[in-house]
Amino acid sequence: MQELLSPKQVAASIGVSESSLKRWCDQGVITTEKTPGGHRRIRIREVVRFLREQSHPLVSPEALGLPVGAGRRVATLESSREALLASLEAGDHAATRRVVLDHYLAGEGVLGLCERLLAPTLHTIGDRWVCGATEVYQERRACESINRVLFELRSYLPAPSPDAPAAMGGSPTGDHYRLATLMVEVVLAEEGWDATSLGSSLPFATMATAAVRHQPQLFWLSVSHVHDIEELRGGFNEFLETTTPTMPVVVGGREARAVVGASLNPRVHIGANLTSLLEIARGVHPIAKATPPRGH
Amino acid sequence: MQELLSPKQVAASIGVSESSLKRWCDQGVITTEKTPGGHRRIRIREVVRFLREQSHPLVSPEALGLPVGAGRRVATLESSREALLASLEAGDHAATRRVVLDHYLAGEGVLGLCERLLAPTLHTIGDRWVCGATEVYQERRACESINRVLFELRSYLPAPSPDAPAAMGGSPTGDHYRLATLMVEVVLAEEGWDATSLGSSLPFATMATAAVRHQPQLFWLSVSHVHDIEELRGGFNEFLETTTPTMPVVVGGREARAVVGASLNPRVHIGANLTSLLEIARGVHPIAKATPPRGH
DNA sequence: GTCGACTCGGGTAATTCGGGTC
DNA sequence: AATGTCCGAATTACCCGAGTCG
Repeated sequence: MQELLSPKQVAASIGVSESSLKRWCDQGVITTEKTPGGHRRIRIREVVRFLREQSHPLVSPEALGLPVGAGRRVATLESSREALLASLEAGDHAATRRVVLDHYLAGEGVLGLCERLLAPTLHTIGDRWVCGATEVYQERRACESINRVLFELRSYLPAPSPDAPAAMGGSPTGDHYRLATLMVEVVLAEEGWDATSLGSSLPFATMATAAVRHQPQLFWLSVSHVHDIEELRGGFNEFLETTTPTMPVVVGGREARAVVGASLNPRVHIGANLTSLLEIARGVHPIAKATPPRGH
Repeated sequence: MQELLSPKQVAASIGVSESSLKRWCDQGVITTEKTPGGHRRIRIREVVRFLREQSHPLVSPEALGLPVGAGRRVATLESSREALLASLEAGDHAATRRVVLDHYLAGEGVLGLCERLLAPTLHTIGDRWVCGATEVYQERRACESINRVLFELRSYLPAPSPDAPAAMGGSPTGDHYRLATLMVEVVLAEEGWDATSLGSSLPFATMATAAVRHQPQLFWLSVSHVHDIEELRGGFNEFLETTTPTMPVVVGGREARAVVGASLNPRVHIGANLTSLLEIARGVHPIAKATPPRGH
């Protein structure tokens, strides 16, 4: 485990000389820590950020604990779906991680990754499961793998600023699909929110309690699977009644419309996908993007 | 908790060599006490102050009650349970991570962490949930947090060697408790196995398919919650019949005995806890410890 | 008092620093 | 303007026999 890297390691991994790296550090392109003796120490997160911003190739990723081969030039997200599907069904987490991180290092955002790569592929696996081409265990294992990658991606995001608006959400009782709400969390975190997923299969009552206690500026609800639509609607309405009337609620997922119905309640929004959810979030509370440290 | 730390503990917890730490102490960058025999003893406050000045990762500024480090003896894992419970219930992931990682960096293994810190604390949360002191969302959020930490811990483990024996497992239909099977996975991985958790709420039929396809040298089954005991036993017996007769199966979790019953099948073992599971795994396939991963 | 684990101090090899030059 | 290479001084990491801790 190595949180801090030496200039030599970083230089080797991105394929430049130590001098260049040191210059970049001194110019502020890469922020560094210093030991008491004045030696530079670089966080992996900083290296990842630099690679993404500069679209710099990564020649020796293993030095950073990144998957071998990561950082190559890659084609479109859509063209990687096939490879991702294969690695997920084979249970090859290393390959899965490589596919995803390739695109991330190439500058793709978490939003794009989720919406155009991860979600469609998971959807395909779901379809193949229904028609018998994929085993249940493969589907579950794929979800574990994606879960792991999403955690890793989040670890590269900067910590939310102290004045970041808070968002919270989860999926209701009977809906055990954790990835949807996790994707929402990470996408909002990328946008600068202090987002917390409460998990899946949550009774509305406890979500309401959480919302009342923490008073988030946004609450999301992810509904992928419905057991009893009447119960769900009832619970949702009670949730709306027991929480702060000014708190906006975004409902997303495959069954979002079924839950919301024809409700005209202005605080309830439908987030058909992550992009529209993000637009709603921006409308609720725009976050000024911190200007990159250097005007370039 | 101990107020005075040894150089070794401090060096490990901040990721520098003991030599550097000692040099910094002698230079006055870090003030120390001395034992009558001349050994250095460092106050927690000093460590925290130093880390804050250096913007060093892995420890946060807030000092009070910081369960940093571990005595090398006695029940320090046990004494951290309270702090962990508090951070989990508050949803403070940073604090949760710190508690766990401090022990890990002080040399505690994943096994000890799971068995003596994580599992007992989660159990406490479960109890408090039953008696109404804890909300469902707090329990779920705590699980998410622990899940995240376990993924992080696993990422620090060396990759399994190519000839590592494979292990596989999961929890059966209706049991949505993912952490138990995840803990098994990470503990086995720490021991050198190529362990893969298939996830939770898996039909026995698909677990059998996975076992037949991948032919692991060990299969584990984690049973924390039972819906229909007859169905479970039936499924388990069918699982035994359809998989390789030589493949050992370890059943663990709160309801392990209920599933196995009075079975005398020699390939079925009861893993009352992670420690006994590990002993069984060692009996099945002892792994020669490779040279310990050099911390560089 | 025994004993294993830890620490001391000092020596040595490997890195890194900053700067100058190509 | 930017990068790569070279250099002496300083810093850090690793090693080991003797002494200390609990």
